[in-house]
Amino acid sequence: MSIQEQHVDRPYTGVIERLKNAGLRPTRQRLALAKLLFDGDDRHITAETLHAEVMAANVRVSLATVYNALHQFTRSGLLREVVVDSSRAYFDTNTTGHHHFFDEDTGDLSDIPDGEISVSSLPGAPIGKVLSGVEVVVRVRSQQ
Amino acid sequence: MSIQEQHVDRPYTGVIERLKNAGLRPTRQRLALAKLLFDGDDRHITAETLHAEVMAANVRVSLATVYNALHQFTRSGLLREVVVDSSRAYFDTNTTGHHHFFDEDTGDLSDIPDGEISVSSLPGAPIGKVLSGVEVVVRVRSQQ
DNA sequence: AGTTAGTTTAGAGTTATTCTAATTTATATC
DNA sequence: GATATAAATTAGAATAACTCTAAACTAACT
Ligand SMILES: [Mn+2]
Ligand SMILES: [Mn+2]
Ligand SMILES: [Zn+2]
Ligand SMILES: [Zn+2]
Repeated sequence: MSIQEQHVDRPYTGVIERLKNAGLRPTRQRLALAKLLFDGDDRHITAETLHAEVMAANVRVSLATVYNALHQFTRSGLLREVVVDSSRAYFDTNTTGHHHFFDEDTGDLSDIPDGEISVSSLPGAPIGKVLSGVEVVVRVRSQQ
Repeated sequence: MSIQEQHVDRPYTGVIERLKNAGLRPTRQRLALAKLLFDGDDRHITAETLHAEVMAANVRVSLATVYNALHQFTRSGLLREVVVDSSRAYFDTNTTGHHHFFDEDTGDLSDIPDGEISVSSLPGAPIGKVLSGVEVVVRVRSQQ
């Protein structure tokens, strides 16, 4: 059975397992959200964009639930938050270490291809503190 | 005349010049804010912390004016915005390129000493876009 | 001193997000 | 399969960080 057939026959199995492993009940809402997030290429989303998508897919999910799910998914390591804008939160389905371009005009967040950037000689955390992440954001603007 | 005497005799002269050069009238409010910001070591502030400070210095300045000033100062290159938190804006009096530690527990922002970090092989901006800044944020947490 | 453009401000408005408490649902147990 | 219960969802209110508006004030020029 090919991967495609698997998707057609049991479209939710992968996502159900993923949620159960994270200790989250596979509810109708979480399944729809997880399918949009994890069934395909990695993506960068905000609560509003994900809410719009799930509504467009004809699944009624409240915005509160979208926020709840984003935080739960992040807490269980299925998502990672990327801070690039002081007025809204972005989430990334790629939780491995990588860095970002952020277009300040359009709000587009995109990955910097691996190898095209590297941070060298990381400093140790200040005394009494422990390292929790390193983020490089390359800010760009559309046009000149 | 020593630098200290200059400060005692004409405490605002430096800051007045700075504002005039930026095309901003040296009002009572902007002078008080600029003195707190630029008269001493470089610092990282938010609108709320700066407002609290200026009030503590017994200068009545509205929060709206603090926001206005922060943006005007940023636009004229006296300040730089540092994005580390998706719910509030931080400003830095050090406008030269340098990177930051951000304590996610306390909200403390501090500089990574120059030389302790370096970003190599910067990627070119995607086509149609122009580079506007590179920020490295090393996130830390208090304790374990 | 008079004029005016720039500045400040109170308070209302906005936006992203969180909270609350009532309803609904997934799952374990009978 | 029905029942119990903890977990999840939700509408709507609340919050927090700003931003806007339009009236009052002031710096700076004449
Ligand atoms: Mn994936
Ligand atoms: Mn300084
Ligand atoms: Zn990414
Ligand atoms: Zn700094």
